[in-house]
Amino acid sequence: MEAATNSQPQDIAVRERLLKAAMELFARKGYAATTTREIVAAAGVTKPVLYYYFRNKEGIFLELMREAALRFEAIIDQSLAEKGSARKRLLQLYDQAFALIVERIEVARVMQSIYYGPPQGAPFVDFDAFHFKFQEAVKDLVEEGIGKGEFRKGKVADMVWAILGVFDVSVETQLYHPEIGPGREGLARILNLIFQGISADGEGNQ
Amino acid sequence: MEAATNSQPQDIAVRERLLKAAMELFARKGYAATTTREIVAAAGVTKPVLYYYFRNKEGIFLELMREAALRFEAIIDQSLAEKGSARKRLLQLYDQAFALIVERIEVARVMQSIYYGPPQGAPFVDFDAFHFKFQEAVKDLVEEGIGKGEFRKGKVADMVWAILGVFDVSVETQLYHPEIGPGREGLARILNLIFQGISADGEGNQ
DNA sequence: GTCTATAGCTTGATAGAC
DNA sequence: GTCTATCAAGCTATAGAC
Repeated sequence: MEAATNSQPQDIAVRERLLKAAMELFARKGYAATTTREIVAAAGVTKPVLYYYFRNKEGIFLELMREAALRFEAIIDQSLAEKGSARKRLLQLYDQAFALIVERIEVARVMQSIYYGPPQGAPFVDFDAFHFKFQEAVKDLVEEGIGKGEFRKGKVADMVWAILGVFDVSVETQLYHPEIGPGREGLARILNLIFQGISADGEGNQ
Repeated sequence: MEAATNSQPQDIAVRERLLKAAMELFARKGYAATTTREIVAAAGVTKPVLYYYFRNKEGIFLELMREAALRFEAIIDQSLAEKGSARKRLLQLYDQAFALIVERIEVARVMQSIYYGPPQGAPFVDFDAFHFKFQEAVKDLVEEGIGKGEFRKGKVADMVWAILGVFDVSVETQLYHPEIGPGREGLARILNLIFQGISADGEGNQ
């Protein structure tokens, strides 16, 4: 790839190469263990280039988080604005959120790593806010489902936990053991299973 | 605490202090970010003392994992050997496993951190083995429940995922937001919810 | 058994030439 | 925009005195 004498495209390519290299390394080794030396080596540039395009190591990290975070929030907002049964909208929310995670699997790994792992000295990103926003969306949909008579009257919080558990286990398995996990179709099946229960008598009595 | 001239108890106390200090620091900052300097400072000794009682930083880490891992395996084995309905045994397995996690919350945080977080250069511990053992135990209990007619005939794997999700979300919330989580009693309620389903018609049809 | 002191290495970041 | 060369700071681990 020979660069033109003074074109922008080459600059953009370098910036993109840095972002991609950083994402792969952060995903595989974590933020703290990834050195700026490794990032520039993987991108095929030298050290000062990184500091030219980004303020520092934190800057390149924050740049990576931004887009994924915005798309995730858009999916939540959309599912709340949607029409249809609560059940259908829950299925759609889960399907689209899961699809985004699969599409951006490396960014998801980095986020999971920071959220559930050690601080790693990474710059603050309010993952709790996304977490709570997602949880609130599920809660709203469950309450609406109860209101419409789709779901039993019961402890809303418990229903929300059960439904969130499905997402958690599906995402974690997708991230760490995709070969054995339920995947996108399985996620829908399992969510339906939460709706219908697994007891033979349909009541779940002791 | 003045030491006797040549007694063993003082040595043991130093060893225990080092283990406790390491556990707290590993839990709060992660393995990689915890320096041997901090460990010895928190234990009130100097650096070479750590290398005297343990081979190195890895040695003190492995010593911490051992006891908790053994107790976790014992709980699984016990629940499989137990008599009673599959439902009752699943509830017991979850209750005891959750109780162990609450009791050893800091060790649990360290394990979660290593398993879901970055490698951190920590010595290898086969967390996948525990994970799979737990999963297999749940699967066995679900299959037995279906055989006994307690549970619907259906996709066993999906039922297992739904049940595992309850544990995942309960443990994660306990670890990171214990104030809002379901806790030990909530875990039992949510598991029962999985058994009975949340649909109003008890069938969960589209 | 426990200390002080330091060797030897890796890190994030930058100065200054081109 | 990109390079070479280098900095100060922080780390694990150990040598050697007591």
